[in-house]
Amino acid sequence: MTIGQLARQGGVNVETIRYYQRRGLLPVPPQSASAPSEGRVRRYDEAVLRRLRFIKSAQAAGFTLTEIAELLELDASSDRARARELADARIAAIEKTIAELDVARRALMGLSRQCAAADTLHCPIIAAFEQI
Amino acid sequence: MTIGQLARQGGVNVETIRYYQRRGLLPVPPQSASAPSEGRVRRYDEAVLRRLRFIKSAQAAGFTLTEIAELLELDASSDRARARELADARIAAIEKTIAELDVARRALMGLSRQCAAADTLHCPIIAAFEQI
DNA sequence: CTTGACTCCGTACTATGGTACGGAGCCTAT
DNA sequence: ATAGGCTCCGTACCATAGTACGGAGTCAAG
Repeated sequence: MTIGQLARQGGVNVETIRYYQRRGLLPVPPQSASAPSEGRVRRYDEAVLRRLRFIKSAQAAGFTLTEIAELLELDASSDRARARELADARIAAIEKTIAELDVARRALMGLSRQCAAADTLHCPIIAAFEQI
Repeated sequence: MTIGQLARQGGVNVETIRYYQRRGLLPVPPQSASAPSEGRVRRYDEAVLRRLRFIKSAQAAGFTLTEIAELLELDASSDRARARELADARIAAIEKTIAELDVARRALMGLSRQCAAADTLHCPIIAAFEQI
């Protein structure tokens, strides 16, 4: 597939793919193909799409692009210890984030409830976060 | 208290406070005080510290500084509907984020388990995210 | 009354993760 | 064979959230 098709399949911008290529996260396939008619345009296969989707998932998990680059290298290597180290560190970070978000959620729910009550003059927004 | 003391109490950098002042998130108190000896240095009170802590909490809840500026204005006003709107939107976003993080957490736990198993050649990192 | 720490302020720079632009060349359908 | 889209590539620009710097002034303690 072409870069535009890859971008659409992956749900990203063409420019984003180029950016990932510049950062070494995605390969830059050769322009010269076996058939002579496929001259100057780079073609991408399913493996690249999977890689792109992985990047998006890892990003959603909170990894930075720099960390994702390392993960992609590790995927090809056999450094199980390092891979586990990164995974465990991220799991701990995710659990911490979830806990923090849950506290924030509770505060906001209290705020929303206050705002819904017709008898309050206004919502004490700053006060709603006081216990965090 | 001085800006340095405020920064330490709030767990931020002095420069961050100045940045928040430039963005209108924190007040810039007058330099001229009642006593003549307190000439040219700005002094901050507990209310500013609470405001600073609120900013940090709201940030942890995923609000941007622009949204936080609006929240701070709303706190002083009586626009309960708008405040509730912002709170509810953020609650929904937080719940979505938590759900995504939980999926990522599961994927990473699977990866970590694989890496711990002595019988696998290497951890299939990309594959671990395949279902996300 | 000086020394060292702190404050003030403007401006510039940083990192992260992209997005936009523009001229060239290529590709496909009519 | 030509018009319109795409692609290629480098370079520049963007938003967000700060951090750094440097010179001048101020403050408190010895």
